[in-house]
Amino acid sequence: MESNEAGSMLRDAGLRVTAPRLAALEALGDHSHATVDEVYERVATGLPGTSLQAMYVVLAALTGAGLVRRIEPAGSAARYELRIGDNHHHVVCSLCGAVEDVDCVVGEAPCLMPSHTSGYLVQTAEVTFWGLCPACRALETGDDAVASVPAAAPHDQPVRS
Amino acid sequence: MESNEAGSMLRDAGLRVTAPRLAALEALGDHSHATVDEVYERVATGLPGTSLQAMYVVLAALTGAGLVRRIEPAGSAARYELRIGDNHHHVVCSLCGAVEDVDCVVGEAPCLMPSHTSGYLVQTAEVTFWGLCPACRALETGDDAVASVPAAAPHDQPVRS
DNA sequence: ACGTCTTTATGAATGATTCAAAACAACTGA
DNA sequence: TCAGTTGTTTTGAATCATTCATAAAGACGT
Repeated sequence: MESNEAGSMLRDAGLRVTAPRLAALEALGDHSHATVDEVYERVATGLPGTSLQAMYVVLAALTGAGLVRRIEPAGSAARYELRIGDNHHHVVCSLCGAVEDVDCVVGEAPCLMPSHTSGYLVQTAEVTFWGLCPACRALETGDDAVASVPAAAPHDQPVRS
Repeated sequence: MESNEAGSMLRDAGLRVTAPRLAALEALGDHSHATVDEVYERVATGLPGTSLQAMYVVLAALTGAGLVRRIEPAGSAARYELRIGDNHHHVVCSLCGAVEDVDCVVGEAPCLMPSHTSGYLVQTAEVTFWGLCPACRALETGDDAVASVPAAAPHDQPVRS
């Protein structure tokens, strides 16, 4: 028996092993940070008869079971990824919306302990970096037209807070 | 002439001074982290005939001009705040969605310089802390029922990355 | 193989946000 | 002060991502 990893991942998480779920996991393995729609399209090629709504349900189940992480960058649809439990953050391009992993962070990361939390019991921290992806950078410098920012999400917070 | 601060803020930003804009700024001054809908309701009381869509336009203009910051916590509608340019982050309650400011961060914040950025030109960093607000904390401990989490957004990233 | 309970398929509904065109009002110069 | 120009708001409808409801299908334990 080969490539049964995904199957046991599901079983271990208390979920039944179904074709749509296996396909979704595989799709995310190939193409991380995919939107529901992207996962659906990939799954649908090898598994006709699948519906977009099914993918919503599947991904919600996988997320709930902790097999998949859901990120939701401002101004874009939700995206899913397989890498979980390894403390990484994201860079997203403010022009095209591309997302990459960032293997954060140096040492103890004192700045991720907020100074005072207004009585909140802080459980998790989420860091998103915004900037220009290599492709969009090239465009900006190539045609040095002042490239009006095509609206992704407003950011006014300088790096290194 | 008094209380013309907002007026000159607008003018200085190259925007015309209009009643809806002044009202929106005032509403945000009273109640930060408000959704478009909340701003609209507050504005509508003193300025009947205002429409929700107008608030969308107004807030977009203010955001574009840098007078207002838009935040978009996963799982909730966009929220707006007046505090800008002062490098602060947010704690949001994963149960009720309440948002508070966090006057981050200690010193140089080395962790907000990602180790390698895959060629991205990083411009801004955004930090969101997730946890339980005082009220929801009380509920959790009060009735020690295992309080099923009412779904706000999935988080699996431990604090101090 | 059987029955039960989870999961998927299908279709419709909701909520937040945006678009388009026409009415309106703020600033400019006369 | 007045009219023109142009930026804003109004109104109504459309779009997108996501969720809900019901019934059919499938996975797993016996």
